[in-house]
Amino acid sequence: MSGERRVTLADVAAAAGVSVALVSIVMRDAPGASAATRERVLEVARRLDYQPDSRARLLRSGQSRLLGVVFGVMHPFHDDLLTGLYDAAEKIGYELTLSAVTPRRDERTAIASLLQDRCAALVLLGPQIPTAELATLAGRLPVVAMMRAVRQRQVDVVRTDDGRGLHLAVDHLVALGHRNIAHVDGGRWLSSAERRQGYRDAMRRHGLQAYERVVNGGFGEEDGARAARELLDEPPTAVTVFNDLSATGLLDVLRRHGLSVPGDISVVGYDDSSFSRLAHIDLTTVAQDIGTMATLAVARAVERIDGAQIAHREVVIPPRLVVRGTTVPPSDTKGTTVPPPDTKGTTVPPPDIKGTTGPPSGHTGDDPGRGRP
Amino acid sequence: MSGERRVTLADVAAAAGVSVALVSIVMRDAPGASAATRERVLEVARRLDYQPDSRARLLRSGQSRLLGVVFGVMHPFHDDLLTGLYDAAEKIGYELTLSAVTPRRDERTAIASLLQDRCAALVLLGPQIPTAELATLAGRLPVVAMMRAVRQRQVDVVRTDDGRGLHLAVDHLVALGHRNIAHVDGGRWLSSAERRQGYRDAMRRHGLQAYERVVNGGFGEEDGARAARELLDEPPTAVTVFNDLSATGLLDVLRRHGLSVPGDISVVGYDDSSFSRLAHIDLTTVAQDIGTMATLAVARAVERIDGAQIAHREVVIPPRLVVRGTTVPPSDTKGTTVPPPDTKGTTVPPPDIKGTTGPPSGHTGDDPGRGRP
DNA sequence: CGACACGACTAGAACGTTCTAGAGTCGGAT
DNA sequence: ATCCGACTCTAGAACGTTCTAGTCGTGTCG
Repeated sequence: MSGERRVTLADVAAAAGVSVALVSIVMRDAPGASAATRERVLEVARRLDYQPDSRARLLRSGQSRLLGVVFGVMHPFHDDLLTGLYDAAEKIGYELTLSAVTPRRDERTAIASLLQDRCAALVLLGPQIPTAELATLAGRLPVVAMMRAVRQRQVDVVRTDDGRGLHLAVDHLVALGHRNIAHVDGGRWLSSAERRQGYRDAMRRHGLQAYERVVNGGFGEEDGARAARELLDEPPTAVTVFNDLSATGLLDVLRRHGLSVPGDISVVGYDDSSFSRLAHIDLTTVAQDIGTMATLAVARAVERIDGAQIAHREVVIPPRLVVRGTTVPPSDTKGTTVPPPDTKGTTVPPPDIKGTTGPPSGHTGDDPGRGRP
Repeated sequence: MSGERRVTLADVAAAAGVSVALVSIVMRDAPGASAATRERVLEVARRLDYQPDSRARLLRSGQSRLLGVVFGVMHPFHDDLLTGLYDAAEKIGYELTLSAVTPRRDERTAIASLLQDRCAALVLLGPQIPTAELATLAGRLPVVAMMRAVRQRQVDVVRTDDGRGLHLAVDHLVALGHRNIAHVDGGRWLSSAERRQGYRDAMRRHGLQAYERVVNGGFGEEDGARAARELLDEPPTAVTVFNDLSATGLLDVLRRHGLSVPGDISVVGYDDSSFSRLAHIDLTTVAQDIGTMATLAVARAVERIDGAQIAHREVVIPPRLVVRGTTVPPSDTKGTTVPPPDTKGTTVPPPDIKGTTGPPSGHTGDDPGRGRP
């Protein structure tokens, strides 16, 4: 049935009565063939259903226009990220090869497989491997890490300004009239520290040090549930949570204990996970600008492949707030302050992209003037 | 920095003072080298940090132990499926190349890219392209379609017995004491017809024809919401829904209209989507046996690559019911019938796998667990 | 009329592997 | 002594492409 040998350039050449090289020229759309023969060769190729062999092609031409992408199957928004990466790669004529990290296939394996595919650069989505390993890897080929801050001048980084994300969340709540705002953190998870600090900074900027309250949390739903139980003795009027998953756990416990969300407590999540959009959950949350991140990551990888000398290795993208149904003014001040937007899904557009240049002494300062109307 | 040429077999050979062929032998772990030189070559290779070039390897050796997988970034459980596929492929020494379908990258593109990679077979997750196209594709190389019934003797199919899935759902509800059970269908979505028919059959089997009621639905949350509104005039005591996403929409509308779920209405979804596990949603649902499906798909692809003549092209896997919090006995019969299991996440184990034609190829169904949400 | 440039095409060498066929070497059986 | 088989290793040809360095006409300009 399907046992026939592949049709190659040679077959097409023979059928069209020309040389292999000429067919190659036509297939690549390279200069050096007349319009007439070009047409004829294409016709024959179509008839024989010729399919180029990318492996032979890459083997010969050395430079593979190929980006390796490592993604995790459980990551909240790897879907959208992949979509963006495909878009960006296609736009500049690059291909993508994917390698997944699964519960039983670790990052090292995923990376090794890509290395064997000889891709020109690696894009890692939220890599968990130690910095040192990233560094040696980056010594061999360009490496772009996404959604992870890594203090290592060898690797490029494209990530969200998580500190600022919590500024947005707190600003929003304060604008609604909240003052007693707690934060449920992410435990030892990657960007937990930065988000926690963002919360602290924002609270102080609003002169709300007195209300600062950080509760231990984590990545999962149970972590949020646990944090909620801890908050119940002395509930604040609003909470910012490390991520959406944890936030749903929190939501659930609060409601089961008779507290109304958002009536009694407003909740802000983080990530804009797909489920947070469900009418049933309808969570106000902080979204990462995935499209921009993808575009920048690909651009950066390609620059690096082309041997560009780039000064700033880290690009930090501002997040944006997605206001949904879990945030309203606190009940005791209801009506005395700016009402919440009544259109669901309103987003605060991100300001300009900024890159951190020079010494890796943390990220550039925030511009506190930018609040909500 | 990273501009140095790749280290090849020739480099290793030169450094070790042996021939290229011998190094190849050692790297492939093929017979024909003494233990001493083997050790020495490996040592040198390690020192030079040699990485085999899979492209050259595949180019030469013709048969690529490579399976192409097309998956959609929005599919409810492609994560778990990929996990399973990786497991299964690794177990028999095959590699996987992934190609994603995104909102702006259609299936044809994804498939074309895999064809260029010269994979030995294709595994398509829920393919949407017309049957005819699948057939021509299958003429060129082995094709396994998952989660889609396709009447075409050329392509292999591994899918869930969706009809039976609805039998399970209805049986469960009936066992709880429900009789007035409606179904919200999936509109023109792929397996909608089969699930609808499963519902009908099950109802008749229980002598409940009088209660049969199918409401138009669809794939999305809004579809479920719309269906819920339609049900409100004369609410049944239980509903089976085409999928989980639609079910959440339905849940939401029901509750907003003062109906309690599961108090007033029990709801069963389909897919065991990750969000259905959230405490907040806690949806009773029908789960596909993803681990088994993945294992079987890979096995089938490999058999086909090895040129086996296989009688039955279609393998249909029984689903299992995951009982969670949205199903309890109807309020008027509460206590008069078997109480629901109070342990959450209880699963009804699947019976044996059945093939539609011919004898089933004796297979060990191991369930490699599930990814965490 | 010769030189020269230019366009259309081709031969053959890469690329980094694997595979086939064979060349040494050594010990033991005839 | 000779032959044989087993073992270790090597030379060189594939694989399907791209790329370099041409060749061959043909027209154009001096």
